[in-house]
Amino acid sequence: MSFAELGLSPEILRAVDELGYSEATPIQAKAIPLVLSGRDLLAAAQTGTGKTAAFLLPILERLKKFANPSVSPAMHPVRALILSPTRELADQIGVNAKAYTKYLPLRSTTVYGGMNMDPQTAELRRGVEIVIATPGRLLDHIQQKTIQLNKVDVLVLDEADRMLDMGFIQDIRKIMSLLPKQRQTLLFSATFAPEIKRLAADFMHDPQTVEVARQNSTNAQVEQLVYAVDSGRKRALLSHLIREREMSQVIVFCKTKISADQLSRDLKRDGHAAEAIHGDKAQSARLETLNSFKSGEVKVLVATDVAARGLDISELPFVVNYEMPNSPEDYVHRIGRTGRAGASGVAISLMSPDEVKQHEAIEKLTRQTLPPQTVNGFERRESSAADSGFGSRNAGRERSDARPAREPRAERAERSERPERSERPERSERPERSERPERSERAPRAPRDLRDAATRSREQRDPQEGLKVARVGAIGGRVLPQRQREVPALLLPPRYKVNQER
DNA sequence: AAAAAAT
Repeated sequence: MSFAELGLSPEILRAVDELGYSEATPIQAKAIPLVLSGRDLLAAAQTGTGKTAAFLLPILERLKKFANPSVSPAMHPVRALILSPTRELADQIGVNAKAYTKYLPLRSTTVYGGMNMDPQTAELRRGVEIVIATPGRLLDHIQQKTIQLNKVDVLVLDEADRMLDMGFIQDIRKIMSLLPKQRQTLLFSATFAPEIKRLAADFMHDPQTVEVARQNSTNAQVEQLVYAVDSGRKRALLSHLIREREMSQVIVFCKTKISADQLSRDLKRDGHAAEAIHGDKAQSARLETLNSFKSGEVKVLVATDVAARGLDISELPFVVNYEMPNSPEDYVHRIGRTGRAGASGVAISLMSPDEVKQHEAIEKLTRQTLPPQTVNGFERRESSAADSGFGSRNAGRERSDARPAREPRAERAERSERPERSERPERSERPERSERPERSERAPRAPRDLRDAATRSREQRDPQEGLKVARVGAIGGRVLPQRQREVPALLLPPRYKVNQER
């Protein structure tokens, strides 16, 4: 299906065309008409499916009627709000938005932490129709009264499951409760944990569901390999693989910031152009590293899960799990960095004896067997850990230089009737976090005073004036916090790791 | 048990 057939305007089609896109991806073909119709959308879309354009393009089409460069900034209220879990993803969406609005007088800006607030505030004051934000900084702007959200028509929650995992759910709920009720909500998520469904039930109106790939599935284009190796030999094996497989570009995932730093140092010593990216790096360094990786200057990007989701590095051929991820969902996201947009990719996981549990969880979630193999010269020798680790289950399954040996499709399909997660007992709610009890007290706060000094002085002369503007001050013209008080469940802390086994 | 995100 071509973009032209999807009912997009010439200005948008021209920008899309210049970026080299002609055919819409499946998610785009399904989502664009739906978003154009104004309905709420619940989309199960993996990364690399063209998700960003699937929501940006129809949003631009819907906002086109507001595109008028000649009116004053006050006439450019925020019409579309896009929330992203990480700063890098927000940045990418921002870059896309700028590209797609090339021929439309619609303005967009990106708002996230780690950067000075002032330039963001200045941008917002100039008037923008589209804001892409991370939750924390957005709430900061709301609190500082440097952003008004009372004219938001469309809200997008990108990577909603990620936001959940990161404990943003309260922030998201809070932001959503501050938006006009009359709006369109688009929710994108790779997996649908119960908490996501609840969020949808609470804040969306009769959403249409669009699913592109099976939930929790991995991309068939990605060849997945698991190498059993002693933990002490991982670095040597990685160096070997980078050379032997002639990896021109690879993201290597670590579990911690410290091990990411350590590994990038070691790899540099081994002569690889490596650089680490994680949340303890300054935002500027993160962007810089990402850019030099995209440009090819850095060949090995050693990353924590900050880079696991959403990063769009075109034609990335290799992903290595240097350490198995803590949650199997992260595995899906990590290897989703390769094999994007139809290209093929290879995902290699290095599994030490103490990581067998993670490996099992991955096989279970993705409903496939990933038999551990060994690489010549890197066979494991650790005995004690191996007995408790690699032991019985994988005995006889290891092979040298064997093919990945994926299970035949039919067999995999058969097993898909396995018991669902709902069988597990419900977790009890966590107690309110003691360090921030002010959250629930703060929530039902008074409407914000958005008035300028001139208005305030007018109010002093005419008390009626104050009543008029006070209504405008309440976001969306409504005093929503009252409602929250009646629904205390909304303020409960998130239940962490809904998907995690055990 | 860790990472991310507001400072």
